[in-house]
Amino acid sequence: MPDRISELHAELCKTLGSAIRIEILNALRGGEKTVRELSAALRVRQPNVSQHLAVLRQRGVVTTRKDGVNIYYGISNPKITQACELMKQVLVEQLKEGMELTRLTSPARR
Amino acid sequence: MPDRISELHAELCKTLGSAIRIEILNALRGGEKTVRELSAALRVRQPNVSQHLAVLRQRGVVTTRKDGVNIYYGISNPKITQACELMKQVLVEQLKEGMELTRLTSPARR
DNA sequence: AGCAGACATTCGTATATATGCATCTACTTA
DNA sequence: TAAGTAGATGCATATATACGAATGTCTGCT
Repeated sequence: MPDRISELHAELCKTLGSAIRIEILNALRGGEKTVRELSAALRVRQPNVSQHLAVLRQRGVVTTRKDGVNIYYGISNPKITQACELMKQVLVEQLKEGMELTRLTSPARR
Repeated sequence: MPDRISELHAELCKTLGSAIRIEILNALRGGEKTVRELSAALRVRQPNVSQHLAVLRQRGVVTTRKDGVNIYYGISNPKITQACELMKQVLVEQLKEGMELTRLTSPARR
């Protein structure tokens, strides 16, 4: 019986639970970018990028700014970047410990 | 065309993308707990808790320690907690800015 | 050995998510 | 106002995830 905060928290995490969206965020660390630029940089079709951006937007992870014909997307809160950075560190540490192997063999018993 | 690191990163995020799992992690901040304790604390059926724990285990988010009949679960890396804390802060800031409303009306144009 | 308690796993079903393709809309500029 | 371009949306399908109910597996005790 999860409470509201946990649900929002989970939604936020779920929002980051896509490799493409992670790469979008990584790309946006260097500053605002348009959909085209992202599409080109990640080599992902434009409608697909658009949809992922829509998800990120809905959760308030990215913001939009119109400039002429283009729409520039940016990261809404630097803490998002920080959180991602921490998680990446966790990953790195796991890899160092050879978790890559353990991942497949760890069901606690049997 | 997402790379391997981004995929692992996304998997880690996806792992946190469940309200129940978030609450499990919150509960584990106070120290190790058994499946029963978690099941009781969250008011979620045991097999369900077990499944979520299995997911967390696979991704190396939690660790297990057997003690007699019980299996104690704990958070494997304090950085996980830190990352969660950051994300919760993002949530709080969003709520303060009235994002709760904007979430429903933000499709950038139309 | 047999039983009971603590976890794990399997299966079926309901629901969500991702993607490609085609299409549509809204600006901007000529 | 017509054209062109950036971006969004709808639809269909494939795939993944969540949960309940039932069942399986250890382990410790008597």
